[in-house]
Amino acid sequence: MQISSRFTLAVHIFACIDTFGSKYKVTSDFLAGSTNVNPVIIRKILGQLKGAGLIEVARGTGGTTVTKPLDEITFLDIYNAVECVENGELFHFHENPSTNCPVGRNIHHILDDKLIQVQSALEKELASITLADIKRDTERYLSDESI
Amino acid sequence: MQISSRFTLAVHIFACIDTFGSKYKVTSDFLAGSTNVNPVIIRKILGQLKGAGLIEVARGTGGTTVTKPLDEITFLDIYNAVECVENGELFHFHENPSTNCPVGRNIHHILDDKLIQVQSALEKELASITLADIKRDTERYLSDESI
DNA sequence: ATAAGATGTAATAATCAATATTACATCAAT
DNA sequence: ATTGATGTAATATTGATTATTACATCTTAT
Repeated sequence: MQISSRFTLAVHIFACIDTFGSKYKVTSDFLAGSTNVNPVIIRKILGQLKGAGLIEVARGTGGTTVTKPLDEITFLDIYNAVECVENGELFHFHENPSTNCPVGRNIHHILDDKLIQVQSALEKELASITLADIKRDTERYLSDESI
Repeated sequence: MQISSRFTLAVHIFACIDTFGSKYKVTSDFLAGSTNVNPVIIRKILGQLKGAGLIEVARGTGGTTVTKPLDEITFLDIYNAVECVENGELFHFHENPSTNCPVGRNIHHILDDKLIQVQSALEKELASITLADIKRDTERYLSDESI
């Protein structure tokens, strides 16, 4: 199974806030239009990003702002905020290996450290990319458009 | 979403072949017992591993054998064989970003290379672990048991 | 004060992949 | 031919994702 599109949606949302936040009020309806995703889904993601302290959402008046310098928000922060994997575990382990089989009752001992090793490599790479990278490339591609 | 348990199941299957293959015939029913997973699911995974050239399955008589030296079969080979992610893409991208929005029509330009970078880190780590590691640790944990 | 426009969230449905299960055709060795 | 196994189709169940409707609540402007 793939990692939920909540992740790419969240990055898209940040790119919109970067690009339009100074000119327009960035509402869930606006973001729903840009992403082509239902506004309630957008609001759920905004709620998760708010819960992680990455953005603020104005009640009543509406609109979204980022709470930190962009180079201090990593892909890993976003990935964790929107709960891309259950229980923080990238790999789904079969639930009940047999305790009657020597391999079955040891498979977690054998495998768990290696799964964590792989997961850590993923997380390390996610942590190396920040929203400053997104802002830089967004500005580049948008300015290329107007040539 | 998590990566399908087909991956941990496949590694469990190899650990069983390593451990029991010289003494018993390793059938899908035997593997179903050790993993506590339905034999038809096991047969589907065996079919995928066979399709990738990693094992041979004896028709009629039954039983499974590995086709290569264990240090030449990596976790990445297994991961690819059992199709853990759709289309080979780790991240699910929202399907139809708006072409009317400058961010929407550029979000793939902005994001795709970064998603590939993260996916490559995962795959590199998967490629660094082989079934020889599994065999070594399986033997260690099983011999620890009998002390 | 209240109307307007926005968020927060519950409830429900639709879709899709994963996994379980039954059934049976087919194969290979005895 | 019988036995025990694989290969696979068909169907059901479960669970997460995503869409959608509805509405309570909040803030600002009038």
